Amino acid sequence: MAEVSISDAEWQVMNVVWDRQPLVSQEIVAQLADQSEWAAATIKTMLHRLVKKEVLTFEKQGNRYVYRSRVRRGDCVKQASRSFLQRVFESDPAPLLAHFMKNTKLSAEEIADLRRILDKKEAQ
Amino acid sequence: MAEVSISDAEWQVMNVVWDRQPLVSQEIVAQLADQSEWAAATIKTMLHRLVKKEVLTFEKQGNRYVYRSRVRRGDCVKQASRSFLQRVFESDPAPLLAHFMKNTKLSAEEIADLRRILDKKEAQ
DNA sequence: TGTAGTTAATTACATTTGTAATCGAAATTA
DNA sequence: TAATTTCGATTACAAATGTAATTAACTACA
Repeated sequence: MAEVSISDAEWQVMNVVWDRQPLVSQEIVAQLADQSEWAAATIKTMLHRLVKKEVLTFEKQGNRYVYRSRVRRGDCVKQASRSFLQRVFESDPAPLLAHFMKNTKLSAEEIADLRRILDKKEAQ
Repeated sequence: MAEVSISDAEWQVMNVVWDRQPLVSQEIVAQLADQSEWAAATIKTMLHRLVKKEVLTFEKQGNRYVYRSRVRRGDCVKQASRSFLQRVFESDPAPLLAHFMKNTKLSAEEIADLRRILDKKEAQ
């Protein structure tokens, strides 16, 4: 839980890792190929930095590394969300929620789910 | 609308400006005094950079500057929100909404308002 | 076993960011 | 008018970030 700071570009890498870990770097590179224009070397650098930051670990498997996250996605999401709420919405969650409700597409089921969350929330 | 990039620290300054502009730098410094430990010089630097980025303008008033934003808060909020949604929630808004609903405090009225927004959204 | 390819490690380098200190000009005060 | 205070402008500087290239080590094929 030590305050990790994951940069913008690093988030893209981490999302791939969290989605399908464990992964070797070529797989990570492959996954990112369509989302970005990064050279493989660039992605390697980020993997390195993420290891240094103790966000990732690796195991050697022959001459290649198999990467795994050391921090839970949920924890990082929570931290980034708190910081975003503070920065952009001055810690006031209701306008944030209103903003995203108004400015994004939601399916009928998603809306229903969200309503249920609100119900539950209110019940307390 | 030229893609502005406002850093973390700069957002704190901009929030003060948006909340009460026009303001002279001492007022901005004063407002930030309780929220931060920044030296006045630090805040001046940020004002400078924000002017350079064309996020702020100023008018001379004697030997002091009166600052005003050149970009709408709403536009910046929208941009930052989109980028946050992409980065942390991989562009999937429903989990973002669920996350903030579950992890923040909301008053009964706020919950009611949000429900109304959902109703309206569904109606379309 | 020498050589080519692949992988990770190291080095590079400009830009942005956080965080000021200092300098010079203007204004205020003594 | 001289000294002091107050502003903004300029300069500083390390760390983080984006974006690689280069090198060294290892592996696999010839």
